[in-house]
Amino acid sequence: MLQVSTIREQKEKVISGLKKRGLKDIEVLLDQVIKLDDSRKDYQQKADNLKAKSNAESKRVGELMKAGNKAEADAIRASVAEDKERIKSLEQAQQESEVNLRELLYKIPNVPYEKVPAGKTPEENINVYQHGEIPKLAADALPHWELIKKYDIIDFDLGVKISGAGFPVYKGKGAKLQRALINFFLSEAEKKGYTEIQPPIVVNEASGYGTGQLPDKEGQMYFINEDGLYMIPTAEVPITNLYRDVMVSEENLPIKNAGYTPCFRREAGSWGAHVRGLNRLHQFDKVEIVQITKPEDSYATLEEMSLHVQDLLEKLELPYRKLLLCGGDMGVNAAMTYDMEVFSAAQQRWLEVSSVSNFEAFQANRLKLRYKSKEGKTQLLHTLNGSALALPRIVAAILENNQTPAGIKIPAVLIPFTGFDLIS
RNA sequence: GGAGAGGUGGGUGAGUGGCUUAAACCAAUAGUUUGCUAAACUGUCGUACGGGUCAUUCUGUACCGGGGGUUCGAAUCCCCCCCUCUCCGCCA
Repeated sequence: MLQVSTIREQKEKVISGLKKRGLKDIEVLLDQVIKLDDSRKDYQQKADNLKAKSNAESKRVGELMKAGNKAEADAIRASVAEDKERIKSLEQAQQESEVNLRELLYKIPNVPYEKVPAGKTPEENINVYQHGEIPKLAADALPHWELIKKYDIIDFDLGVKISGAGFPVYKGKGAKLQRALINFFLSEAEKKGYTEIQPPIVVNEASGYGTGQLPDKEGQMYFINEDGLYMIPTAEVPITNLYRDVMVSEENLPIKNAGYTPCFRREAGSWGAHVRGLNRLHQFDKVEIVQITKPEDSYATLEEMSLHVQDLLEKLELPYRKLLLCGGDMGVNAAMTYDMEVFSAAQQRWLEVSSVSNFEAFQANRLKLRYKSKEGKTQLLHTLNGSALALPRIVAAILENNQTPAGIKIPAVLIPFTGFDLIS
């Protein structure tokens, strides 16, 4: 959620930024915000003045009663009672403006950072870096959905039987590979100074609002109606919400957390081409990294986090490219996002395996996540997160790119975690 | 699932109708003292939204889990809801 003060003070910047997302009629929207905020202030001022008056009068009543001057006290009592009605209607009007204002603000996405290119489609993303050679596979190379059957390591049919489509069952070396990847990712994060968090995988409604999944994207989350809980779509939600309504002391910044969780996504309406095998699932595993920084540090941190992800991919010997997303392809909460895509040799496609974003103060504003600077000024912090990494597409790429006649070669860095070097 | 207790500031915790943004203590912070550290002493120390001010500052309102009610006046009385804890039951 943008701050009204930002919209007021940097209106031109907000407009030109939002235009990069391809939004239209932004000026109208922002003017509505300012107008609602104005009327909110106006109602508050009127109500406050009236309240101040009746507070003073109430005090006076107490004094008069003590002095035994009942007649005068009764007269004031009547006048206070009268003001009460007016106060009530002013408060109601104020509240209405506030609700309308909040709803409007929820609809306005974050302002893209100055480096973010304008654009609406993935084609307009900028390829800022590419690493590794694209492997040339034999003519009979198989896509991962064939390989998992060949080696009997992941079973979708069993998943369908016990749960439904998009809930794979990992077996034998397939299961061990999952465990190895999770441990590898966590231990790499630990080396970079991230504190590991193991959060709950269901969250309450307030947490959904805190990170911006609600009120807009409830359809994407599994909801446990009986207890009012949402299954998390990413560890970002519980981990970032640890800091909801928190005043962080400056010496504790930056906060660096990493956490492994399963992630649950309903993916309603998004099934179609390119969703075979592990490409899109309802449940998958991911290690997420989250940082909370001072505003002036957040863009250096974004680079640091994306380099960490690149380092993981390089250690896994996977060819990848790094995209700077254009305004229209970014999530609504983000101010700047890098996507990492791994090349899947058998599918001949780039697969998104990580998304690293700076949300600036957009989430922190909803979370009320702040710190007090040395000068004693209270300020919103910046939040960032990234996948480091999501497993399914990494598994797909490893299986496809590393297939040999003898079997699937496990990247060297993983062998200490898997305990085997070949899936055969 | 049953029974009970309770939700107050960064923390512990006092406060049962006006003198309470709220005692006290701890933490934090600035200073004094001091070979150093520690200790002691003194001061400061909630948030949000407004108003006047270039600004330090001044000032209004709201906030004691949430919502409603009683009252001229509510942390305090009443109603509803939420949450936490303890005991019993069940159970990984």
